[in-house]
Amino acid sequence: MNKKIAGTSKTEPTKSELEILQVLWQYGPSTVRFVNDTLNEQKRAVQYTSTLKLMQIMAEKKMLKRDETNMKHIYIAAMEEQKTKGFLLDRFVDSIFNGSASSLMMQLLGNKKTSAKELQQIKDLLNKLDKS
Amino acid sequence: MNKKIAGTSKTEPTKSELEILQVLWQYGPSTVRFVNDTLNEQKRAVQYTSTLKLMQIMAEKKMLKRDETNMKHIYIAAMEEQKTKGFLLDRFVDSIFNGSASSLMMQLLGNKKTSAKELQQIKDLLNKLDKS
DNA sequence: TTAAAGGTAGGAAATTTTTCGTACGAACAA
DNA sequence: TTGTTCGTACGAAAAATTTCCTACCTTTAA
Repeated sequence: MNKKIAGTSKTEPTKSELEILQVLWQYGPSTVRFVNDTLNEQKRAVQYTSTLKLMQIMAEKKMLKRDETNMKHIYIAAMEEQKTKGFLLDRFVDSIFNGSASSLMMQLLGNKKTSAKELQQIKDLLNKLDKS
Repeated sequence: MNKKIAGTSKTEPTKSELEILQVLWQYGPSTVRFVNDTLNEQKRAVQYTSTLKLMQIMAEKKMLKRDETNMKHIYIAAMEEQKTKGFLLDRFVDSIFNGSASSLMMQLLGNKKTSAKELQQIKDLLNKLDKS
């Protein structure tokens, strides 16, 4: 299954694909070389041709756009950061927390790794929301 | 990689493994038959032996415990729901939102699928937290 | 006592995802 | 001009995950 039907692609990035998207979202249109270097710095050892191949596949799937006018192709994320993250978050909440955002919050609040500063930011956020 | 070293298992359930864990968390110790039926009702078509096999693998990995005293083996989730969900949430926040819980919140709040009721619950939650 | 139903075990196959070797062309420096 | 470097393309292998076939045992109903 999951053959792509024109315009219906579910755009579910795999773990590795997501890593690449993150780089492109963070730094904007980039060459394979740049993405690969960044991954190796920030994430893990990976061969240039592996990154290249994956990005080619992603371009085929229309997850990335590619500017081929120069020899060094430039890749651009075709999936919007906000929409994609929203989609992933949705699926995450659905599959782990039965669709309940407040359950997620509970978990987040009971989590040591969520710093006091983060919590304050969240409260501020909600307060701002109240006013509007 | 990812050979399990005693006591160091990263306990990263795969997608299918997570589905099974959810059933066991929700309904408690169960037979394969029950888990499989539940998956077929709630999730998707899947063959009995597929579920069986996966649960056997999970038992090997120590994700599940198994009571073999009767012919119908009873499987028990060996991973605590809260801890596991917390771990998964951590990884999710790290990989998608650069570790920022408030970014996640922003996304959540801007999300149509998060109902007003959910938002209210979240606010209540934070208020309660303020008082303590 | 026998056939049917329902259970586990194990291996293999199918799928999906990830990695990388090899070939080959273009650019560039010597 | 020539060789080294840097790029893409392609195919296949490797790894990880998921699915299911087959064998065989136990229980149950007839």
